[in-house]
Amino acid sequence: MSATTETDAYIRLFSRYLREQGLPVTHQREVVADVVFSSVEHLSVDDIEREMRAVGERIGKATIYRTLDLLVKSNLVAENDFGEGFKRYEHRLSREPLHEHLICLHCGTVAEFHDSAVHQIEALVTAQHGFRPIRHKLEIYGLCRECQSAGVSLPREGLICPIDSV
Amino acid sequence: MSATTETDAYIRLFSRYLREQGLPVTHQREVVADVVFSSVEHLSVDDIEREMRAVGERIGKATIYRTLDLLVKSNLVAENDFGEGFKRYEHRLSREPLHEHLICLHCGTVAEFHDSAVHQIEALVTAQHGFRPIRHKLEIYGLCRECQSAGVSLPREGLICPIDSV
DNA sequence: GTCCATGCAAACCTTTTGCACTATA
DNA sequence: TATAGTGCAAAAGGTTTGCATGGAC
Repeated sequence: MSATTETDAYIRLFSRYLREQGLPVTHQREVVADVVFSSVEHLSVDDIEREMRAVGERIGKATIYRTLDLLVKSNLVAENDFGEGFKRYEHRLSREPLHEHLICLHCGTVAEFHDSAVHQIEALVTAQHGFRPIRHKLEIYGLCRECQSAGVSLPREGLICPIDSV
Repeated sequence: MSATTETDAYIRLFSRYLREQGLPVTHQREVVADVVFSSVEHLSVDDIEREMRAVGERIGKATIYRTLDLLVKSNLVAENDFGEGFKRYEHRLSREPLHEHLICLHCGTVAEFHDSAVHQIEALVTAQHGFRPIRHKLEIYGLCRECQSAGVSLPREGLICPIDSV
């Protein structure tokens, strides 16, 4: 952790945010921020805890959750829910600020992409509905290249086209 | 409930699915299906339970969950997670089979839309990544027309553009 | 010295599961 | 009658909270 000057700059940004809010900059908060800013993955709380222990830090889960709340509020970190039953966190620095996700249903790998057409759709649709957009989320679930090569296939179940067979 | 012949047809479709799977068609399953197929809303389990009690049916939560699993497996019902901490269910009959959601962050109202450009994006992006798409989800969060008229505004917090201020 | 954060454990909330009993086919 | 479903309550799993202690400023 904290290998790069980049990561250090991000941690300083978080510290600045905390001071602006009149909140103490604690060791625990710096450690959580360090782990999150040092990774390009979409980390679960367990991932974060594991990484901390690997570097000899032992911080309570409650503190991790509370710090993640602050990181999300600061806009430095984004919270994701890929339907796994828990949340994942990714920092928003040094990556496309607005991006969408490709999620492999077999191995769980998450890839990112950006397509400006998404914003065009958002602008068009929300204008039609008189809706004021704040954020959006486009997730494509399927099989990544590697899982396809490995011969993985997901079973199909249920009625194929129910609406046609009434 | 069960007011329309349409709803009855949907329930029959579910019964057919159950028989095909060699599963019993029970009263409880018919009641849950009736509630879900009779509504155009995105129902939570609590919504479903409340609706049942309103018509004098008292069915255990476990049975509701188990029946919803079957409805989802049959492809007759879709499961949604709008980040509220619980799931919502919508039937897929007599509505656009593939649609996206507009979710109001203030009142929770969910509207639907369809835009074929989403599929074009999906096709393009997945081809680029060698990814085999199975399903996708596009959700736009913001303020609906009514909440805007009512003067609702959501506070902005955090750093505005962190990446520029390192 | 004043606040606020931390850590632990308990609480929370939705969803799942085990088990004795009941209903479907 | 065999097999599977139901209901209840307990368990599970991620996340939040209360409270006594400790640390930041």
